[in-house]
Amino acid sequence: MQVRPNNEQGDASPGSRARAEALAVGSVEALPARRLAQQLERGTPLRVKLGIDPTAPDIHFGHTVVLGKLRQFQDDGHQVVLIIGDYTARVGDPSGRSNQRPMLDPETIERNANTFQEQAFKILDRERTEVRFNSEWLRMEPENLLDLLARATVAQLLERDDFAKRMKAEEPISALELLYPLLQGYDSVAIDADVELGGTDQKFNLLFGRSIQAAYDRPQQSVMTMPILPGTDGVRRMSKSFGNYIGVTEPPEQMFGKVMSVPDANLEEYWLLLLGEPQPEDGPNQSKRELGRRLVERFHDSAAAVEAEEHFNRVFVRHEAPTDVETFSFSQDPVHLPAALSDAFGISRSEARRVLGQGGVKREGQVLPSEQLDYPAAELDDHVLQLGKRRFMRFRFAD
RNA sequence: GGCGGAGUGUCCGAGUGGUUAAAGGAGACCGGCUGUAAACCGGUUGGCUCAGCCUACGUAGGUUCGAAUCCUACCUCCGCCA
Repeated sequence: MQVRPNNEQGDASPGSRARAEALAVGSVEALPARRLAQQLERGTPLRVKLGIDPTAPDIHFGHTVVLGKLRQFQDDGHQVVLIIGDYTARVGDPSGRSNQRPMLDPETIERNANTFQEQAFKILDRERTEVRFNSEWLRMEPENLLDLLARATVAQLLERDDFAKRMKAEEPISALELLYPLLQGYDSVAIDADVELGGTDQKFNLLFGRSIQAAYDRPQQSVMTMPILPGTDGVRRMSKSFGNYIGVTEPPEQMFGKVMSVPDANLEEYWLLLLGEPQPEDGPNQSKRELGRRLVERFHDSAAAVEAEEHFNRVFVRHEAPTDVETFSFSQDPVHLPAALSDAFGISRSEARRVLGQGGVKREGQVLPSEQLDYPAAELDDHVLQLGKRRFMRFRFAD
């Protein structure tokens, strides 16, 4: 592991150092120190790696922090290698929990990988992106896999802080999880990575990749960690499984609305991580609105941004129905309201009754009484029913 | 292979024969206040043909007037020893 095929010592020119510094803006760490400047000294484009397991199809704002940094590398003339972890996803990455995730079938992975790529290109430059699937090299002969396993020690793997904690807490660590860094590290060997990016939570894996590269007598990559974006709850990291994410393909109104629901305390972070600018000094409401507009603009367009804000004002400030309410057709007469609400909004009938009992159902802005459960069709036909604050549906009688 | 421990509602977690649809918390939802922020206040939170009924405490059986609680088998997970 002491092999140093390329000289890690040596000085970089001031120019390279300046460029390395510029590339590191906004990152948490760039390791080892000065390594990136040295790599830049070569004068040839670097191969910058990002690995993603396509367990969910959607890219959310959390991903865009790292993707934005990749884009910066591209704009500087470097080559991005996007690795889709189709192999690792198929095996079923157990990361974190004791309950193993259901294995994903190949079709789902394929589909996720495709939509994921498409969405990634909303940020990345397609021309300077090489997309690779890691099954290409990880689906290897057992002898080769064993050879890979022989190149790392258990002690190295257990160094990981996270594992130590979980051992102590008597939480399970699957063997696969333990080996995961090896597989990820091998990705770096396979694609000759010069730089690997990831969130701060990836620090161990990224650095482990360096060890693996060295074990294969390859030049070692440098690593750069990016801050983790908190979710809309302001507490946990943004993640699909926590339901606190904003997806890059969400419709403008929804995107804007979710941005508005981010706690004030996280605004500064959102500005820096998503726009790369400090939050303006014009009050939380204003700067949050601007953040929302700019993000909608980025992922849709400026007209959509204006409309999204108008929608927000209409529905949540003035408490009016949105302009484009979906239509729900019903054919019963009289209508049993709990049943209709259940069908229209996808909730259970019991829940519909409860909400109704709490004054949470309105017809054209008027609260419907909880006692009345049945209505003549004519009294609902062509009326907008509202469930809670944000769910609307236009009822239409169709026989 | 041996020994020990555990599986409860969306999640965490109490409950060891009887007002238990199951304490408490988190989350979520509704209402109030408001900037769809936070904080705060009140309410709800299995389903249904809803003053009643049905289904629920890993799975399948059994004991009992009555079980999440006792018994048997099985499944899954964790730890210790080898």
